Amino acid sequence: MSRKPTEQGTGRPGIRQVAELAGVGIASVSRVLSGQPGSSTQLTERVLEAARQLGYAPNVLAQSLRRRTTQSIGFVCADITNPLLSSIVAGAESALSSAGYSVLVTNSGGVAAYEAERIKALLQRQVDGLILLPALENDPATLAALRSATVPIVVIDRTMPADLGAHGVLSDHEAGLGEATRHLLRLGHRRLGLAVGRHVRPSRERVRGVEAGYRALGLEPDLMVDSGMLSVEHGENAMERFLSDPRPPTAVLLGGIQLLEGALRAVRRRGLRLGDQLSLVCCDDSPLSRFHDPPVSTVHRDTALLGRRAAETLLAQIERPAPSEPLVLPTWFEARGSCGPAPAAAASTSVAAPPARRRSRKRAET
Amino acid sequence: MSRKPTEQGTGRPGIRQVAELAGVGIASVSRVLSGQPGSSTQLTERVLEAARQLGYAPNVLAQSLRRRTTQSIGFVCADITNPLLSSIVAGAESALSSAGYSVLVTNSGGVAAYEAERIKALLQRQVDGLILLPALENDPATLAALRSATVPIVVIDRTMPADLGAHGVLSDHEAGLGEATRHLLRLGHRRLGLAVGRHVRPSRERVRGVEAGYRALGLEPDLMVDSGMLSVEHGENAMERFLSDPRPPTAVLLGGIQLLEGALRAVRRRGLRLGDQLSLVCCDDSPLSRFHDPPVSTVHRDTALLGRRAAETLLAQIERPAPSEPLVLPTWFEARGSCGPAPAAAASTSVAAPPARRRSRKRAET
DNA sequence: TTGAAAGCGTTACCAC
DNA sequence: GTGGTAACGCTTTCAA
Repeated sequence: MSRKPTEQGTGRPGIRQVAELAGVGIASVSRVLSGQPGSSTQLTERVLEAARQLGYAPNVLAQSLRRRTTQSIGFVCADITNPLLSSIVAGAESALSSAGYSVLVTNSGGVAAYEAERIKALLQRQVDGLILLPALENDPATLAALRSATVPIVVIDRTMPADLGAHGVLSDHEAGLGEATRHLLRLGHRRLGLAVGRHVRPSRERVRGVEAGYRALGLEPDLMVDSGMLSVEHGENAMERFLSDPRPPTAVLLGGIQLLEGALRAVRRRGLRLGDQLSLVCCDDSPLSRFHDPPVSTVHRDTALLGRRAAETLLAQIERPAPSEPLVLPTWFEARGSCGPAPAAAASTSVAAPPARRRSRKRAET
Repeated sequence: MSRKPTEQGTGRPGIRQVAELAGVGIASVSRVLSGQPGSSTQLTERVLEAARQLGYAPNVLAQSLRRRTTQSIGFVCADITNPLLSSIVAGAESALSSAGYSVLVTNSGGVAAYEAERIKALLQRQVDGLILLPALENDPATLAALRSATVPIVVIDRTMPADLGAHGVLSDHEAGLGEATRHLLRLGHRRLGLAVGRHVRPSRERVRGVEAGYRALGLEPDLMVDSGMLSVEHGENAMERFLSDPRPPTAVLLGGIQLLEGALRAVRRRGLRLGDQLSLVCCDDSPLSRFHDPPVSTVHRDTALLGRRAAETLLAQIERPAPSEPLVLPTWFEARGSCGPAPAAAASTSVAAPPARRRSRKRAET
């Protein structure tokens, strides 16, 4: 050894320091510490002891550069602030970090331009995979960024162009809304309002679910759809629009929890009693839905599971890439007090009345 | 060139490919692409063109290894699922990624053992700094992990041992609870209930705030404190405990949004009318608080700002480490319908009555 | 102004 | 079994 390369004055100890202290070769240290077989117990122990003594921790950056895998994945999310999304993120993070992966989270705030940038940045950081919960399904910049990826991609609740080769983990929104719709129809409602987002799979599915619900009971859909940006304001506006229609729906379905507060505001302003004068269903549960008086009927799903499945799908694809069918997770309807018989219609249709619900509010005071 | 090292069959182009295509040295490519001055326009253009043509994107891993900075930070959070925390994360993420940093988020789920592990993992990934929102303030494993860090640490809303050298970004919980308390006292309440978490700064501060509120009006604190794990169940149990006390408080303060749903459950079960028979204040706003009937009085704070300030503090410390005073952000009280005059007490004390609130519910029906 | 070469801290291939 | 040593893909002296 004619020349010591790195004197490593301060700074954390490197693998060389360990090797030196243990009096072994640097390669042996690497072998022992990364748990590869084929080292004598002798050597193994000396290395371990030296590492412990120096408080050595490997530099993952260098490992990743060499091993060509970073054990990290990127999670691109439109809005972590949304409790639904954050629970998806949490579900995924938990599964991923149990598997030894780190998660790089980026919050695009729904701005498509950012989204593409963040995706590129993650790719340059050499993430081993990507989980996406994008605002849009067809933003050209985002798609371009994704196309340049060579790592597996899992998309949650979105349908991206097939040529991306992305793997899907989806919620079966159609089923839940079908259930909800049939419930409402059996209560005698005939005209429904539905507020949804724009240009994303869940919105399309929800519309289809409601229409399917009508057809399942042999009825022709009589549906007002309002699509917007899924905000509190959107909720309020949509509800206003529904209620001021010449032929207003007697029941409204909200395709997103962000709509609830605004919608309730409009309902309250009009002094309408939910479950009586107007029935309401909201997609995804929340404390507000559970605790509102009356509680708001809900189309449920397990969001943490959605995140976990996305993580598992990604890990499987990282391990062994292969084409895959989208994974579809269930959605189910829970009737609560916000749904009641249609106001003026005493079940005059041929459809069977629903099993009597436990509510029995005096409907006086109107 | 006697030997071509990397033939780079497939895989993404490296800096060498760019250099070769541009017919320049590898160092020049580096210089041009990282925007260093001192390259002829000639060369610059050829490099840029070649890079564009190959779709070259630098490998951040290699850059980081060489530059000894990863432009990434770690965010350790007890529970992203909590809307408050997720909005803090979002605030920080936004500031950090604008500054070109990536954020590694880990969700400890409040399990201290995980927390320490995740911190170590982040450190091995050579993050340039750490933002912490830990479950506990004094977990030995977590502290040990943190002590081994050589990068700046910012702690949000926690007081960690001083020898850590961590920088603090805090909320002034004491002020908000003082305000709330004075409001309640002026309404004639004399005995208050306070539910808080365990062993964390916000809880201590909240207790102090309430006590200070009493003293500010020349009163001796008459306070029931219930500390627990800040869950829905905790909220329910605490409220039950308060209400079944031989001398029950006439107003309750909840030190955390997670408590609200449970507390309201207990209130409803007892058939108590908020703002009449019982007054209620909750720390941090939520749709449920805003939309409850009556709306729940709230101690507000700007959580996104908290995250942003944490990020800014960290960036400043990364840039130029220096001792710092904790940054304290404001908290303020908003009275809503859930607070009313103390039931049996007709302001018989010397304290001035509050400015009449606009509520005027008929308090019959009891 | 430009380029060769020496690392950054690892891993993995080869000889010994 | 063990230990050189050549990469991994980049940045940064240092000479030219």
